[in-house]
Amino acid sequence: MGTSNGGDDDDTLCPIAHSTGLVGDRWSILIVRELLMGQTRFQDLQAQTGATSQMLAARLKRLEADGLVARRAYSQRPLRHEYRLTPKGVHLMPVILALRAWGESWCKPAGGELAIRMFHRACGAELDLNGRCPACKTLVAWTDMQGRPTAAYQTERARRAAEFADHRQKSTSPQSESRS
Amino acid sequence: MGTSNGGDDDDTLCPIAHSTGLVGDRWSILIVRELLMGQTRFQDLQAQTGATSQMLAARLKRLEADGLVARRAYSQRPLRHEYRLTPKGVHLMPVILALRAWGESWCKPAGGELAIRMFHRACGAELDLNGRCPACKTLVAWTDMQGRPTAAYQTERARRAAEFADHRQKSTSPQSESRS
DNA sequence: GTAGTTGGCTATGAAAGTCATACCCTCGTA
DNA sequence: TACGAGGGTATGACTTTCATAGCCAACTAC
Repeated sequence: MGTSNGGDDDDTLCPIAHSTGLVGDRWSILIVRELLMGQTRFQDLQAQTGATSQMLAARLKRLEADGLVARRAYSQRPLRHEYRLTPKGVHLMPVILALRAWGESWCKPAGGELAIRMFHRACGAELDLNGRCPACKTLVAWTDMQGRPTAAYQTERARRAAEFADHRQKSTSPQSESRS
Repeated sequence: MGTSNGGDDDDTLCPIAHSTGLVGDRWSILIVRELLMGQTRFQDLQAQTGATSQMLAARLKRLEADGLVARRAYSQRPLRHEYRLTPKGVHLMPVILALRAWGESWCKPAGGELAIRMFHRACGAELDLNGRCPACKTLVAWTDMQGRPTAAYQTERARRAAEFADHRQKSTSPQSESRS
């Protein structure tokens, strides 16, 4: 109970060792990203992260055990669950924003397009990657920001969802639409 | 060759997928933490992160290939190297700071002591976990902060270094100083 | 001048994690 | 009655990581 991973990070004062014990892997981070973007369903998480269903199930289980994610039934009769971040999970936003800024600044193919544009809730101006508002001349706290995906990124996500649906369909009906 | 990991993250606009492709694992993050704290030597990195020598060697190799770390000989005749962050690596500071803030806020055993205290370079006041200066009433950029480890954390690190040295000694000289 | 020591790794098998693929169960509905 | 959607689990191959051991090239102490 409580933390459920192997790392015995309780014998250190270092907060980073503690953090990475809970979200120190690629899949957890991508899942948190999706949840922060508002996805709540297993399928959508799977489609957008690219994780296998096992990985996703295992990580969600761990994130739930660690108190970052809450699972709730959104339908009783066909029993279906949705996944949402708890406050503890939501407060990972600054980590995600920092990874975003770094990724946009140092990992993109050069002059590439942003995936998400961030705006200052107070004045509506678009923020730079450091979270600075050019209008107000201040650093903006993450709670005062609002993000909006660019058209290109929305397209990419829609494509991913469609491909995933396709893929699923193919595996359930082995023999069919391979017609020229 | 630039990026050397398996993840084919080049087909997405998402900067977080790119970032986690390079630093999306526990060991890389802990290594970057140590390098940011000023450690440069293999042994020290190993002692403070707790990684095995293979893991450390492999990760340093990958971090170097990805341009986050530069390896330089600090001695020619006994050929010895030191590891330092490149600008690309140094700019992961905000990620580390965000993980720190989250870890201190949500993962510590309750009312625990900080590992590092952060100060505003401009006025010397101690910052809160969100990077806000109580004196200046502003958010402070990471470039304007200075960290200082607390006594307890320094002690912990010294202990870890000593234990690691011990451990090494024992494995090279199997029979000796087991004296009370 | 040789026996240990120090720093920085490699080698080896066992253990754990991850993957692709397949399958399952419960409903709703056509 | 039979899809098909949603949310998973089961299986066996493949890959990564681990603990432990060893290696090599300077030095340094005797």
